[in-house]
Amino acid sequence: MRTTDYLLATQKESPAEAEIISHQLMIRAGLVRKLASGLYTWLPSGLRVLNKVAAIVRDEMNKAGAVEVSMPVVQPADLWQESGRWDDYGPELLRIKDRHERDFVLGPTHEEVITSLVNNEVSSYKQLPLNLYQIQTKFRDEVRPRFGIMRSREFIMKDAYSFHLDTESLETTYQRMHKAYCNIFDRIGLEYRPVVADSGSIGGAVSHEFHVLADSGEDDIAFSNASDFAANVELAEAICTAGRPTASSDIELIDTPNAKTIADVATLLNVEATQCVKTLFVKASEESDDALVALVLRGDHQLNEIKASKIDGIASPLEMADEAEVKPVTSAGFGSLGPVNLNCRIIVDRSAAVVADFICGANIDEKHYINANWDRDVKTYQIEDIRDVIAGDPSPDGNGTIEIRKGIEVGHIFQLGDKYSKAMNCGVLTESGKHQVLQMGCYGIGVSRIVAAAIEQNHDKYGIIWPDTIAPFQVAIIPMNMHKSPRVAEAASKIYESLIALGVEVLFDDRKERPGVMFNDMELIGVPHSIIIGERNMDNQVVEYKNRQTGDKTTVSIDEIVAFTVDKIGA
RNA sequence: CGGUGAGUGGCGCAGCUUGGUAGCGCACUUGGUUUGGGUCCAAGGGGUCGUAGGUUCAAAUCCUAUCUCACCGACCA
Repeated sequence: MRTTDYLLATQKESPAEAEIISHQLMIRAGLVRKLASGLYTWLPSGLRVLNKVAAIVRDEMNKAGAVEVSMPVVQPADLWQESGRWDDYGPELLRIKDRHERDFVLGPTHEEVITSLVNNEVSSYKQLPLNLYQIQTKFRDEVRPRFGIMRSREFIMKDAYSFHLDTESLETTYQRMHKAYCNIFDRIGLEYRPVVADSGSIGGAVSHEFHVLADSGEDDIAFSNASDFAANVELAEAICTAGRPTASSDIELIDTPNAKTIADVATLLNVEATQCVKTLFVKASEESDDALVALVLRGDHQLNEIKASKIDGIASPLEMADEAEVKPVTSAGFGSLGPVNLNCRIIVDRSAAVVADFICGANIDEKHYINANWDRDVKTYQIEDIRDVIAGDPSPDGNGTIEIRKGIEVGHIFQLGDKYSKAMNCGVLTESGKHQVLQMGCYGIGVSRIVAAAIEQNHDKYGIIWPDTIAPFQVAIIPMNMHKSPRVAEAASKIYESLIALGVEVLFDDRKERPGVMFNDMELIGVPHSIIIGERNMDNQVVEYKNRQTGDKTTVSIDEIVAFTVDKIGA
């Protein structure tokens, strides 16, 4: 491709709204343009990358025994009513009407369509297991699209759905897909982790997320420094191996004027936050006799809302009580609450339960207790795991300690079980002639999100550094002042034609631009290999090869540069 | 949906307080200059100042309504 025939669309400046580096670089490098909130046009370079990612995904899916189909973006509402998600999915599901006033949705996912399809096409156990996938546009009407292509409303997703007679077969395919996902991210060259995950609203028992590690990620991933344990912080178990020391002092009521937060109290009393406990009040579930439940955590720990909401008697999703609701129970306001003399159900985090002689609110405004102790000063309480794990915690698998890193979720696989097949009565006849509801698995990859995630992980101050496998072009030819030097023009054209003939993807910068402009553009776009051709090297019949990733430069003779470059691409 | 902020040429912004008929940088066009890391000079094209209404002799500027967008939060693959 010659740049004069191409739409390079590079920019010096990025829009003010682009907050994260991948978004800025995708605009500046001419990969995408925003049309409206959460809606993006893919420019030629961006589309090339997107297609390469899709091709790798497709190849690995095929190798893993999945079969490609393509389902409509627009889906009839009755399918969604049948599965129950017409009511459950909420405003993220974009609903539209056709000219006959019939309801449709823009598909955010395709469980309903695929289940309907399989129900119609598969009627015997002999046809199972079956794994169908597609790579296609999804639409989710996100409350707040952000980070460019990372969380957009319209995006490209690979979604696969497998169907099985029993859970053993589901497990086998699940493991096969797990491996295929690892192959995909390995091939693309990303640093990633498969992590144990909460299956959330999609349902099912077993679930793994695949995260690309990047500081701009929206999820916290906990993993062991000594084993392959990795889990989303949402559900990573917080282990407490320590025992509780015996109480050493009598409980004492002290004045703590204007000390509202744990940090205030710790500073005032000159102690560590770990010696304090904090008490939060959440609403009890409707069937519970209580109105509120007190949750007690060590001062330096954070409440894990997902863990808390799973405890019997607590409202799910979790609802924090406001000050007006707390006052009648405690007779004190926020900032002075604690478990001592509290007439309310108390749930204590494992780590808070092993603190002795702790500091807590006294349920009297402006006062705290010091040297409070469990059992002695608080008789009735229940111990649960209700906090987020933090760096340094012991790993739940018993090996090593926890580290926390940010991750971008690029894949998620689920063992769905019969949630959809049961709702939509999707089954086959078994060997004995009985109708049996199928087991399902579903497996998603955010194809467009991978493009952004790859940039988050691979860039420098000059621009993008694409892994070879997904770069928009493999090689850039940068001729210096070609329009003034027939020798340079001839050498550049010759090298270009030779590489093209070998099937190499080359971007030949034939613009009448100064060298600096071309260098900067090619580095911004992130082409992995460059060939620099200048008049000063013509007398020796050599050109320069430059590697974007390492920055290494090598002088190579014109006769050998094509073979040299092809070798570099292969390496 | 709550909080905050912003809408002025393709992008980044100034002008608004104190109304007087729109400007700067980048990008674009033309000519020249320069040519191994975003040269420099000159000339030029492009904007009903988000939209609607109001005040006024006069509105980008003041008032009202409305729309859109971004960031934080909530929510959510």
